[in-house]
Amino acid sequence: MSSKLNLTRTRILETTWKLLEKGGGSAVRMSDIAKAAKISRQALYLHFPNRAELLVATTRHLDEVHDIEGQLAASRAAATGKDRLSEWIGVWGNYIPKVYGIAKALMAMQDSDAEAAAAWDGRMQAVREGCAAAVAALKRDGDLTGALSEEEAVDLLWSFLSVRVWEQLCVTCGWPQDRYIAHMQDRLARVLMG
Amino acid sequence: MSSKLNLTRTRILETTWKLLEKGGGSAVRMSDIAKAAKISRQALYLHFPNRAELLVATTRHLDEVHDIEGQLAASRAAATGKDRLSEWIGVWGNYIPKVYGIAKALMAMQDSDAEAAAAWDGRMQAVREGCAAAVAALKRDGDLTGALSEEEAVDLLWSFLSVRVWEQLCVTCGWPQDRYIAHMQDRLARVLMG
DNA sequence: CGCTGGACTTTACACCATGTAAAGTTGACG
DNA sequence: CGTCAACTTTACATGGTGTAAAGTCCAGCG
Repeated sequence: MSSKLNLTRTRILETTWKLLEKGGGSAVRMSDIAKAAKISRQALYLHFPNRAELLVATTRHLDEVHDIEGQLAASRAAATGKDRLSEWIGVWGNYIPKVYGIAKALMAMQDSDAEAAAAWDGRMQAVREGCAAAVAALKRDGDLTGALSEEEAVDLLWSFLSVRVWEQLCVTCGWPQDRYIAHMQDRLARVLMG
Repeated sequence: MSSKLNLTRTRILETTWKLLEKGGGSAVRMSDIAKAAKISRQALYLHFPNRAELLVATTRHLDEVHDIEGQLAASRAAATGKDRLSEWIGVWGNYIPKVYGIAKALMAMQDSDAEAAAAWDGRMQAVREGCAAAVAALKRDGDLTGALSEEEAVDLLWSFLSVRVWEQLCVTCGWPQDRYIAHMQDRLARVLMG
């Protein structure tokens, strides 16, 4: 039936991902993707109505491939709030480099394309929920600092764990990934506790 | 002589600033600026070779208007390293909302325009130097945490004080400016000390 | 065998913002 | 009166996105 269709579709998604991963981000055009996927540029529009939806579909495809849900479930099993925070930083922090290419392209479209903005916003809300869960666990243990309300703590954690901060530390400053994770786990605990 | 020329030039710069401040950022086109400045679109190109240079010139104009150098000099007078960090966060943190419009437009061009990227990078290096000075003062007092090298501390402070983090907290999360400053002063001290 | 429908190609074009080019207008100043 | 600078007007090239439509190729089916 549509097996051939789905084959082409997944080939497009994989190609888009690979291209965005090395290609930097917004420099990747529809024609580049088409060429790399070995179809005509117009055929792309048979599968995806526009660039924004192609990028969004690629992120969803990545989520499936990396089983992000499963990893999140594991982090929820941590005993203490502090452990849970650490686990969460590990899971999300290590996922960032994998989505960075698409994230960059999607973020670059945010000002011009409302649809792309909404899509990226939705994904970031999911990350925020992860932050909220970690903060709630900290609070339950009585470990949340008195200097911040629970919501402020979530805002702060969410902002410090953003793709942009990762980008600045790991791309601009050249930090290796494991240093990023280790320092974030260590320093963000200090931001939220005591 | 060129007084009329400079009059038009500053009118363009002021207009660009105002437009970017309310207009969000990259949605502001050359024709919008021309119309608001009451000259033809082509006349813009008589004063600035391209969009990137117009934006960069606008940031420089803002620096002059706000006497950023003078404010920085004041922050250097702080006695302790901790005070200096606090002053620095105050000066830069309160400057961010004023440059946010231009910053956003300039950051949006980073992927496509190498010149814009270099210009923005240069300005961010200046901010980094402010961070480095604060960290050095902390270290001199023996207050810098042992968990971070001096360079890592600068990287971290610089990243956490980035425009993007401000944007997420004050625009996306809706924090008032004074809350941003207060929490940053308080929490970043904890990140870098002890 | 011939028809139909789906996947894809090819060609062509509208749109939109940036930037280039060049001829024409206006006003001040010597 | 002439000329120079600032500015306008008109026109056009470029590059990427997205639309439109005609044509090719092939599998499955009556």
